[in-house]
Amino acid sequence: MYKFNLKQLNSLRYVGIELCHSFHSCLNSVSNVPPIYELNRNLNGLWKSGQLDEARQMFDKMYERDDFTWNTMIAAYAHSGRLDEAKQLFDETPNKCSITWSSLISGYCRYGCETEAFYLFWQMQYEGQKPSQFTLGSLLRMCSSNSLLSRGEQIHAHAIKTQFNSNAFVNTGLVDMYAKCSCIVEAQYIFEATPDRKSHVLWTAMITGYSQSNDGLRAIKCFRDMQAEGVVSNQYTFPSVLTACAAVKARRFGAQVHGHIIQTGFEANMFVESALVDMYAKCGDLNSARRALETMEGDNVVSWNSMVVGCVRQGFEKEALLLFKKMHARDMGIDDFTYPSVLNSCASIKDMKNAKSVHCLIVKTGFEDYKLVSNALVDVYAKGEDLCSAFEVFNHMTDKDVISWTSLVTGYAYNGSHEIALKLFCEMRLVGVEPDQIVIASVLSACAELTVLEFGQQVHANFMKLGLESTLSVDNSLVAMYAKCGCIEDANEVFNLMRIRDVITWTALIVGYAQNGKGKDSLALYNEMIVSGTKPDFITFIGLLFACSHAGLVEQGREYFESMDKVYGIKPGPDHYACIIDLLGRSGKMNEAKELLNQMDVEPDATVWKALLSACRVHGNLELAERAAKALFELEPQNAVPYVLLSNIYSAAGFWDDAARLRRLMKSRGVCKEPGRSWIEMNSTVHTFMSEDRSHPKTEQIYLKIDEIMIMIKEAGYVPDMNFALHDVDEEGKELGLSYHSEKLAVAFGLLFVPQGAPIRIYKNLRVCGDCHTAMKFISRVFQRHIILRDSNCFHHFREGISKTKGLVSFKSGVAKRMDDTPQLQVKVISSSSFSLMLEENLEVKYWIRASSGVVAKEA
DNA sequence: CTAGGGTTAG
Repeated sequence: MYKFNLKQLNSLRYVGIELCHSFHSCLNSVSNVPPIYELNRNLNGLWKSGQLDEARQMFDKMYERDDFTWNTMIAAYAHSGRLDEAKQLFDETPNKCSITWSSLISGYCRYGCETEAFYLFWQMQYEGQKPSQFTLGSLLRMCSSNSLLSRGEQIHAHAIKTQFNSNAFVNTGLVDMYAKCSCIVEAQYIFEATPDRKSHVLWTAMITGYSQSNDGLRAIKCFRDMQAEGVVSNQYTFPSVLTACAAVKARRFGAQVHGHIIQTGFEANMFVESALVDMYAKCGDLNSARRALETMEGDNVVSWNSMVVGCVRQGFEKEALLLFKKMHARDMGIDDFTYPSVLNSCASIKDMKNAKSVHCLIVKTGFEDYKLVSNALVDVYAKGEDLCSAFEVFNHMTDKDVISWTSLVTGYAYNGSHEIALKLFCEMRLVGVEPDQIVIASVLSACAELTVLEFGQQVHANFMKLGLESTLSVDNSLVAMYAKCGCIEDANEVFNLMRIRDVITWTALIVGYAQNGKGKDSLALYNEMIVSGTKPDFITFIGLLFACSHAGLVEQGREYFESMDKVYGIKPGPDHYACIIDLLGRSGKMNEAKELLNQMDVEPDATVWKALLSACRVHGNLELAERAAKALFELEPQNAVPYVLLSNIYSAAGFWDDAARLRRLMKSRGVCKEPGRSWIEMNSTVHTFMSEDRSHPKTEQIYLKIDEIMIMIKEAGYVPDMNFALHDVDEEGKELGLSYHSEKLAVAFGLLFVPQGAPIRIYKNLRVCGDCHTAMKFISRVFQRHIILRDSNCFHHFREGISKTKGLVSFKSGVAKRMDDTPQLQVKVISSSSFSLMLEENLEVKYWIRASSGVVAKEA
């Protein structure tokens, strides 16, 4: 009698041919025992419904086993992660076919056992079995999820050799592997080289690849090509393309996709639902997001998480908290994504009370060791100015990643501890954590704030070496850093290379030009910005008005000031008033300045009064000067400047008694003038000088150089201005005292030790003295040097005997913060101390110096 | 009996 083999039997079943009873009896010697294919099916059903051990019992009881039986049992163990048992069974298998090998290999791949999987892959071929598309697919999946690029390339090579390289299934694996290993170009190449592109899985892998490599537009385009080629989407495709829509804020296209989802009936899928909520939320359409959330059947944590994030991003922190409370009440399995989002909303409104409650809940539910959660805790404590708690959470983390460090670094920077932020960055590098764009942007902002050019340059170099693609935030921070460090050309270069610019980019450079004495360039850039379609903001106008006041452009300044509210709806703040009052004061329009002061609809702050007082010094308006000084005595009781200025105004007007009275008042109130200090950074060491300072190891050489300088610049026409000398010494003493001002000692040091051709960069904690300013002009000409002097107000560039900067008003020495998450462009000009970190080429801290004291404080 | 693609984060 004819006997069917198993394969034939199965194909008969699959084409629907019912086997008659007589066939059964021929196939099985005992007539009431079910045929083996049925037993195999039962075996398969058992483990797939989770009854693995029952499956094994059945396997053991079977008196007859065929290849199917063995393979099914191996696959069952392999799939469930019981790899040892799978291997044991595999070894016992009498007849190993390709499927036997693939089943075991797929198990090792699924659980990331790279060595075992690849060993079996090799052994299989050694024993004469050819890997199939299944084998290659499994291996590629492992390479993809574990980012094993070179292993993946090996498989790719194997696929080419064995002519699998136009196999749609293998190519899907390759596209996914290359995409996940961030080789999007290779992924695209494989995709395009695939002849048969009817598989929706292949398309989905490509769309996801684009979407996850931050190329939302390409992902969307790919999705459209897929539609055009008539390939239908499914529950895997939609989330992917929706993520891309969210990333590029393509709400309209996203809504069209939504329509398509409803048409094809995939809206009930959890992943699709979540992606929809997320897409609407990220596009700022919270109403649609809410509607999508409400129409869902059952609770889906991911969708709720997306909704919480959406609310936070749109500035509805309170609603985010309410949503969280609802989630908690509904007991919907709050996870490690929920906590970061809700902590985020606490962070942005500094709601520390709720933050602490959430922290308690985290501890209670055992989520404190989740990295995302701890990172968010560090962030919320740092933003809430509780740096101790931030540091404590950070210290307890076992696995700190770049985000953990970033949270702490930005936290310290946010609270004004820029030096600590930089130090932490160095520590991060020391423990071997690679920076990313976000921490780089943050650190560069801190460099800008401290005007530590060398450090900033090293961070820039470090960033270039990392080979990361730049981002808008990084570029913006670079522009701001170079501009604030007086390297306006470098700032300009970064600016020119940028393909996308926003208001922060333009403003950084506008402010940069203004601070570096290029008022006209500042205004020209502003016009360019308007032409480019970018709207100015609060800070743009500070830069612009600062530029006008420095360039003496009264009319333009007035116009810009007027346009703020009228055209752009930006209400002027104290900083704007300070600039405009300075502008008016400088051109002698004291009455107008006074009028403006009285019209102000915000409370004048110290900056405004300082601008006014400075103007009074030039134009001698006693009444206004007294009013301004009095206000300053209250606002900044420890600041000596208003005392000195007012006293000088009295002297100039001949009111000697009043001048003396003020000096006495200052003394009796214990207000001291901050001593002038100048410093120069050279080879990562800071050389600090006080007036008539003799503590520097090279003192003798420096003083000899000063004598030489004085002789040479006097020959060139320099006349010492005794008004800037001390009063109680004779003429000769006065002149000598002038010669030994801290900035002159610094410039002498610079002339001696800074190589010819390199600019001499001097920093001063106070405003540069008038006589030194004149002397610098002569020195730059006589010694053919470019001197850049940064004082408490701005940068002075001396070249060929000309100073490019004349400044009177200082930016408010507070910090202007933007309300969004971009790096802050801060208008604070200086801190009175500077410092330097000694770095090796690979950015390791060697030692840490505080310039203000000149002491090496820490060795690492 | 073996295989591939998806959502939420600083």
